[in-house]
Amino acid sequence: LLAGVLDALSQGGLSEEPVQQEREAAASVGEAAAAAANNDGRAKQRRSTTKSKAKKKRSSEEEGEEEEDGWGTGSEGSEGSERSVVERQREHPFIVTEPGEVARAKKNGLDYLFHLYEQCRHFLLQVQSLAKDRGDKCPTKVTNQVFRYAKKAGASCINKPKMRHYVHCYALHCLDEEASNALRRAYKERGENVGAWRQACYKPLVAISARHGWDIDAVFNAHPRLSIWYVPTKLRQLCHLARSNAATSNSVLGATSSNGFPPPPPPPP
Amino acid sequence: LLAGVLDALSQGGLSEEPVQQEREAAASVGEAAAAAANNDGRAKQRRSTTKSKAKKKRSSEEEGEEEEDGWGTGSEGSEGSERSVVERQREHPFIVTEPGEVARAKKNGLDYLFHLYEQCRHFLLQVQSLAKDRGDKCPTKVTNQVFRYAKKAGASCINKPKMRHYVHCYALHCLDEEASNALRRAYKERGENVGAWRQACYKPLVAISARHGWDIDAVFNAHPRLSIWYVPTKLRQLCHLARSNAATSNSVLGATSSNGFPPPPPPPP
DNA sequence: AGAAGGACCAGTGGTCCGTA
DNA sequence: AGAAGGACCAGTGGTCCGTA
Repeated sequence: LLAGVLDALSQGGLSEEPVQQEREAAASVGEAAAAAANNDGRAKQRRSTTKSKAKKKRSSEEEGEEEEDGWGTGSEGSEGSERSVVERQREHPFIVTEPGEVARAKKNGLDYLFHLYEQCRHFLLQVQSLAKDRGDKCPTKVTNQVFRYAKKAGASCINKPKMRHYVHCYALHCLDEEASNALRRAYKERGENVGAWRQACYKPLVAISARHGWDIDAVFNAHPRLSIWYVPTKLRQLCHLARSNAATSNSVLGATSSNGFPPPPPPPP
Repeated sequence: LLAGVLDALSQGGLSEEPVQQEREAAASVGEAAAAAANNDGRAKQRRSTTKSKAKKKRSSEEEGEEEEDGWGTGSEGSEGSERSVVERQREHPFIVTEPGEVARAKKNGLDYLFHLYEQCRHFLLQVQSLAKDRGDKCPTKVTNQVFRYAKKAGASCINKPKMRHYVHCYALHCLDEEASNALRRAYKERGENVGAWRQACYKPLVAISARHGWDIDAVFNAHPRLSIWYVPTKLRQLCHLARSNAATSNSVLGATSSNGFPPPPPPPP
C-alpha cells in the first residue's frame, strides 16, 4: 500500500539505476562466495582513516525536483555553494513525527525510519533467493552480508549501526502499532527528541514480553517481519531484569502469576 | 537406552569429577559473558606454538581398570614406560566397526563416534539452559561456545575439527540407520579405512535430499538430533551439484520429476 | 547539546596443515 | 600411508567514539 509510494519517493531522482546496481550487487555476492571457497583471500589492509574520502559525485544529471520532497536522503550537497570541497555527507537526523507526517527542513520522519526496515527485509529476501540458487548457506536474519548487498545495490541510506540502533522501535511498531502511534504522538506533542522517544520504546516491549513468559526471542520470532532481526542486547537485558524483579515480588507476596505462564524461578545470584 | 551405558564407559575411570567440572565450566561461561558485557577484553596474545605443552597429569589416583575397556579415550599414557617425556597424546583413531562392535587395540569404533555427537547435544542443552537463566542469547546449534564448555567440563575427547569432519556420517546414522548400518558392514567387510567409509556416506545423503526437493537444510532441521548441527559445506555442495545435474537431464529428456517435488530451475551459469 | 555511521574488536565458523 | 586436532584466518555481530 503506502510502502510502494515510499519506495519510489525514497529513491530521490535516480530513475532506473537501482535495478542495474542490484544486478551488480548480486554479481559481487558471487565473487565473495567464490573467493571464500578458494583460498585467495590475500591482502588484509586495515585502518585507512583518510579523512578526505571524496565521495565521487553521482552522475545523475536531473536535479530539478530534488530536495524538499519530504524524504530527503541528504545524499547530494546542492545547498549553499557546492559545500567546501566535497564534505562528508550524512543522512538527515530523525525527528519524532506522527504517523503519516512528513518531516521537513532537513529532517527525516519515523515513517521513513520504519520504511528502511522494510527495505532491509527486501534486500534479505534477494540475498536469500540468490543463496538458494547458488546452493550457498541461506541467512535467516539481516546479517553483514545483507548490509553489504544493500550498499552495493545503491541503498546508501542503510547502514548497520543505524538499523541496530532503532530495531526495538521498529519492533514496537510491528507488535503493537496502536501503542507505537500513541507514543509517537505523545513524544511529538511534548517536543521530545528522538533519543527520548527511542528510550521510551523499551517499556511497552518489556510489557509485551511479560505476557509471553518473558521470552522476547519468542516474541520476535513469532512475527514474520520482526523475526529477521536480532533481538537487541539492551532489550534482552531489560526483559531479563524485569523478569527477575517480577519473580522476586511474586515470591515475596506469595502470589501466583496471573499472566497464564508459571512464574520462572529467579535466576541464580 | 544404550547411550546411558556408553556415557558411563566413555568417562574412563574418572568417577565423580565430571560433575564438578561442569560446575566450573558453567561458571567460566558466566565470566566470559561478563567480560564481553564490560569492555575489559584486553590482552590479545596469539601464536604460542610451544611444542612442549606439558599436559598436566590428572590427579585421579585410581588407575585400576584403565585401558582395554573398549572405549579407550587414549588420555593417559600408562603404556610402555611413561612415554618419552610427556608426549602429545591423542585419541585413538577410528576404524570401521559394525553396529555394536567394540574396537580393540588402540582404536575407537563408530558407535563411540556417534556417541560423541550425543554428548555434544547434551552439552548444548546445558549451555542453552544456562543462557536462558542468565537472559543471554541462546544458541540453537553446536557453536564454539559449546565446544569450549565441553572442554572445560572435562570432555577432552571432543573437539571442533573432529566433530565437523564426521557430521555427515552422523547425519546418515540419524536419518536412515538401516542404510548407515549396512554401509558400515559393507566397508568393514571390504577392509576399507575410515576415510573411505566417510566418503561413502555422502551419496545416500544426497539421495535423501533429492527426495526432499534437494533441500538438505530442511532435511537437517526436520530431525531433532540433527538440527543442532551445521550442514557441512561439502555435503551442501554435493546436493547442489546433483540438483543441477538432475535438472539438466530432466530438461534434456523432457521428463517430469517423479519425486513429488517440481524440478527446480537449473541455477544460472 | 543530539545524532549518524566509519571503523574497530572479540569471539565465530570453517578447515588447513604441521604433527604423531 | 591415514588420521587427529591445534591453530589459523576471513568475515560476523556488536557498538564505540571521532565526526559533523
